[in-house]
This record gives sequence, C-alpha cells and structure tokens, in this order.
Amino acid sequence: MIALMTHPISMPSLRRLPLYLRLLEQWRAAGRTQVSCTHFADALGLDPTQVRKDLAAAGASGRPRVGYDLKQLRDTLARFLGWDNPGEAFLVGSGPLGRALLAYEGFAARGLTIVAVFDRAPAAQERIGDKPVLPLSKLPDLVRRMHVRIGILAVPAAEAEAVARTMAEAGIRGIWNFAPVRLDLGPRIVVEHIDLAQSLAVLRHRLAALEET
Amino acid sequence: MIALMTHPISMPSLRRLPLYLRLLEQWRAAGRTQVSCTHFADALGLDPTQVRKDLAAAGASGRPRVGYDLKQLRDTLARFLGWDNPGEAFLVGSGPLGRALLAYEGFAARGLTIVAVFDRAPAAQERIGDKPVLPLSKLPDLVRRMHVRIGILAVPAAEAEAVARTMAEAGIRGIWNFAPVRLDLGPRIVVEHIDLAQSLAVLRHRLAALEET
DNA sequence: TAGATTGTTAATCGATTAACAATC
DNA sequence: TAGATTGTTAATCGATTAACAATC
Repeated sequence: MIALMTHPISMPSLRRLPLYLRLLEQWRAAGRTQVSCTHFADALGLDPTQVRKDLAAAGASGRPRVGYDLKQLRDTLARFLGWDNPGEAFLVGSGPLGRALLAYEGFAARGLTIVAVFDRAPAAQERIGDKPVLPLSKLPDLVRRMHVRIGILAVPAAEAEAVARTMAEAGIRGIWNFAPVRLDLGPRIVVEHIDLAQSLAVLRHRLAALEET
Repeated sequence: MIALMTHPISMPSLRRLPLYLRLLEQWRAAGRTQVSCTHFADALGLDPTQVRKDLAAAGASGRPRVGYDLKQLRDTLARFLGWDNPGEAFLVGSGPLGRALLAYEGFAARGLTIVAVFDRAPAAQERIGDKPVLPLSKLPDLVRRMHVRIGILAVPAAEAEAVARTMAEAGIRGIWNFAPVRLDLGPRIVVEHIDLAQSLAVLRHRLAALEET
C-alpha cells in the first residue's frame, strides 16, 4: 500500500471540503448510500467538475456511472481534514466569547476537544460548566506535559499578541485567533483568523450595493 | 460633483479593506498623517500594486511622491464599507453566542448597533445587560416599524433556516449567519456566513501539513 | 449495448504581479 | 532637478470551467 500523504490542495478547495462533509452527513441521515458530483454541485451552486477536482485533491475516488460511496467518501474527507484523530486544544479567555466557544456543540463531531481554559487573572475557584479556569501562567508547563498543539485565542485585542507569543513559545503549533488582531508568528506556527470586522464589512458593502439597484 | 456610486470591486479586494482600515487607526493613533501603499504592503505581506488597486477600487486617490492623506483615506474607506451610516441590527438567539456578540466592543466603531434581542422562547423578564429578550413572534412587526435591515442569526442549526425565513419575510435585507447551516434565500437578500467548521478544517489541515515536514 | 459518471487535459477567466509612464 | 510614489497597462499565475476520453 502506498504511504498516505497529504496531497497539495488549493486554499479554495480546502475551504469547500467541510461543506461537502456537512451535506454528506445530511444525506447519510436521509438514507442515501451513493452520491455524485452533480448532487454536490446542485446543492451548493458549484460546477460539477470543480467538485470532482476538490474530492480528488482530498484523495477520494469514485466509480464511473456509479459515483462515490457515501460512507467511504465521508471517511476520506474526515481523515483528510483531521477530524478522525482527536485534537486537543487549550482555550485562553473566559469572557463571553470563550464561554460561547466552550458551549459550541459542533467541535466534538469535528474531533476537537477543549481540554482546559485559561485566563490572565481568573477569579478564585472560577469555573465554566465543569471546567476550572486556570491562570495563564500555568499554560506553558501544561502545554509541554499534555502535548497540546492547538490554542484558541479569545482574549481582548490588547492582550492577544502577548498571549499568542506565550502560546508559541510554549510549543503550541496552531492558533485559532478570534481577537481582532493580525498575528505574525513566523512560518513554524499556523494561525487561522476569524475576523468579524472583515465579515461585517463584506455584509454591509453587499447590502449597500443591493439597495442601490 | 460626480454622483457617488459604489464601484465594482472584487471579493478579495473587498475583504482586504478592513485590514487597511485597522492599520490606519493604529497609525493615526501613532500620529502619522500620510501613508503609502508600501507601508500597507510591508505590514500585511502584500504586493504594493495590489494595495494601490484595492484603494482605487474603494474610490481613494493619492498624490504621487506624497502618498495618501491618512484621514482622508480613512474616511473614504469607512464610507465605502458603510461604517459611517449607523446600521441597526436585530439579534436572534440569546444563548452563549448571542451574549458574546452583544458583548463584542468592536461593532460600535464599525457603525453597527444591536437594537434588540430575540429568542424563540425567552424566560419571563429575561434580560442581557440592559436589553430585554423579546419573543421571536414580535420580530416581524418591529422590523417594519423600525426599518431594521440587518439580522444576526445566532441560533442552533435546527432553528436557523426557519428563523432566517421569518427574517426575510419581515423585510430584513442582510443576514449575518453564525449558525452552521448554509442559507439560500434568493438574490434579494444578502447572507454572510461565519463558518467555524470551515475555519477549523483549514487550521487542522494546515497543522497536519506543517507537522509532516 | 447505451448511457451516465468519473478522471484528465485544454481553454477560459479573473486576480496578482510586473513594467512603466505620469506627476508632484 | 532627481527621486519617490501614484496610476495604468501588460504579463503572469492560478483557479474555474469546458471538452472529451475512460470506464463501469
């Protein structure tokens, strides 16, 4: 068997894979067992050839005339995205945003578990649900002992850069950044940024363009 | 004077504009009054020509040898993105995510005000901060009376589609969707989707690719 | 077999980058 | 003036879409 390796994949393709996976879950619940690129294309408003290329880039293959086996395709995509090996993450920030992320149900299904919560200055005995809020100073030691690779950054903008640097120095390899600050930590650490201001700007501009007509 | 009209702008350009604005705020705080494309390009890792085209698409113009007047550029971009005319929004969903969005400080600076909060079944007298949580059944009437055009969707996936349809029928023109559901409401309504699963997938895949090397 | 679908190669389209003229 | 920067046109690059061969 050929060694499994991560295919090179374009950013746009990568971003579409979770959409396919979401549809696959729906279709599986509906009892379907085979799917074709046209199904995806119709449901998402994409070109069938584009879907085919995306799936191929993720290592999936189908059969002419038949399509793709739903369960097999789902497993292939889930493995490609890393949803099968359990990812453990540290969350920094116990404000409203941190709480919202902790309460989000979707992470478990996508192989992400928040194993601890930190804050710069937690109140004594502070807990969120069943989780204690630990002081940030304990993060580096725990990163090393638990080999946690993902850090979720949900702190105010002013603190974000310092906390990110602390994470990076402690050995965190990927940062999911919810603070409205661009982070540049070099090529050895992955940063994925959720930028609300950016998204809001797009919404408002498209809205203005729509109202003009 | 030529009538101000929304220039056609590519999606990638539009998404970069908020990044420029954020830098402009920083530089203004630092006392700078003139900026050049090279400054932006260096700070964001972009090509200077690309920055110039983005700014031009937003209607900004500078002077050779001098660059752009900081204050003027900031005003031009802010107007282009609609940050100057106050946008009022209704928030639906009073769970952790809704609370986090209500607590987010960045909206005011970007001309967005959440004027009311709704939930399918609010507890009697339920409040978040100073805002009462209203029953969703009151949304359509209030949309019409207050002429609110933006709806923020922060409800569970299962409810999202129905709530979105209610919003659309009531006259909401733009939906900022935080639920993990793709919405298709036709061309007369703008939907901007914050997709955590998508972002997480990108983070994890890039992380896996990094660790392979 | 005929027809539908995958997989792949070629063409098109759009965004980025490079080159250069205009200007203060 | 010389030099730096804008504005614009041309070239490149990458992603999308179209065409078509392979296959079940």
